[in-house]
Amino acid sequence: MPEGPEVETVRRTLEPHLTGRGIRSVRVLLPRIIRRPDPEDFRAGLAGGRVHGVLRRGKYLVLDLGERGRLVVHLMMSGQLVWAARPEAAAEHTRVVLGLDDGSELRMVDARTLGGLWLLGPEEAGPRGLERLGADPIAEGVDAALWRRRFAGRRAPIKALLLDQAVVAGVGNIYADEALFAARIHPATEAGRLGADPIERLARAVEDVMREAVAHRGTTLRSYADGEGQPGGHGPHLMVYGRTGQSCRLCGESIVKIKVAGRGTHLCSRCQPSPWQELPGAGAESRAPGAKRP
DNA sequence: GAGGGCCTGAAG
DNA sequence: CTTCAGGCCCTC
Repeated sequence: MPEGPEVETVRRTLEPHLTGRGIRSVRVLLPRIIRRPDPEDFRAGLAGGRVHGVLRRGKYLVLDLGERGRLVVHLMMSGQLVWAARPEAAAEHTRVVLGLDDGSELRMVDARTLGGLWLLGPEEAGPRGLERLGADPIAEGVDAALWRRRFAGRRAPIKALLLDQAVVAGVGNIYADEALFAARIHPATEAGRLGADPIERLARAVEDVMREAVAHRGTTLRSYADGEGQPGGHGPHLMVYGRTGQSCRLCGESIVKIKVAGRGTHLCSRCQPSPWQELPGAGAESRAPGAKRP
């Protein structure tokens, strides 16, 4: 579910409630969602700790526990982290509950159970994905010159690279499609064939799309809610994602959905023409992706 | 680089 | 019933 803008919204809504709070109790209702250490050590190591700050790295949330280390949470497709002033009747799909020293509680809720939690010591490395994150467009922006060097020679579709968290941190399926639309680039374009100009447009588009989504507190399609249980307001601003069959807001063409890099992919075929169809003197057949070079 | 697996729920 | 879903990881 949540991409960078949604996780950032969760971070912002949790920060005032959690900062400075002591963790009084830890209940683990689904042990296999605890990735490290084993659930009993997790519980014992977390209880009695204190939250010094709430950080985000890409799509990971990080509770800084001071000398006790940090609690890392990944929400994956369907996870939520929700704070409540008073313990509430166990919401469905609640997996972990932290009781805080002001009587409030923090619940990790996850219908599909794909999410994960790691309790790390102060010097302990986190999961691989966390240690290999690329630049964060929300926090730092994107370096187009770096992208140009990284994309050179790559035959992967540009969308696959946008979804690679080691290339850009926090971009997911929604904002990859939205950024490619804003940059007028077909998602299946081989990354190595993009010129300096389109790459610059794409870098700016990723920053703009992600920051605008944060300003609207994220996109709620199904289950996403922020740290106070509120849905995001960016949905009505989406240009292509989830708009299959509707007309392009810029040119009126019907939005189509295809599969790229194994993911459902939305685009406007007029605003984002296929690069191989535009090649002069080459039929679409002979230059289609996967076709052998003449 | 593509494809499948992980899980569950919702939609077609 | 089948297919699909805001993600990531592992295998061919």
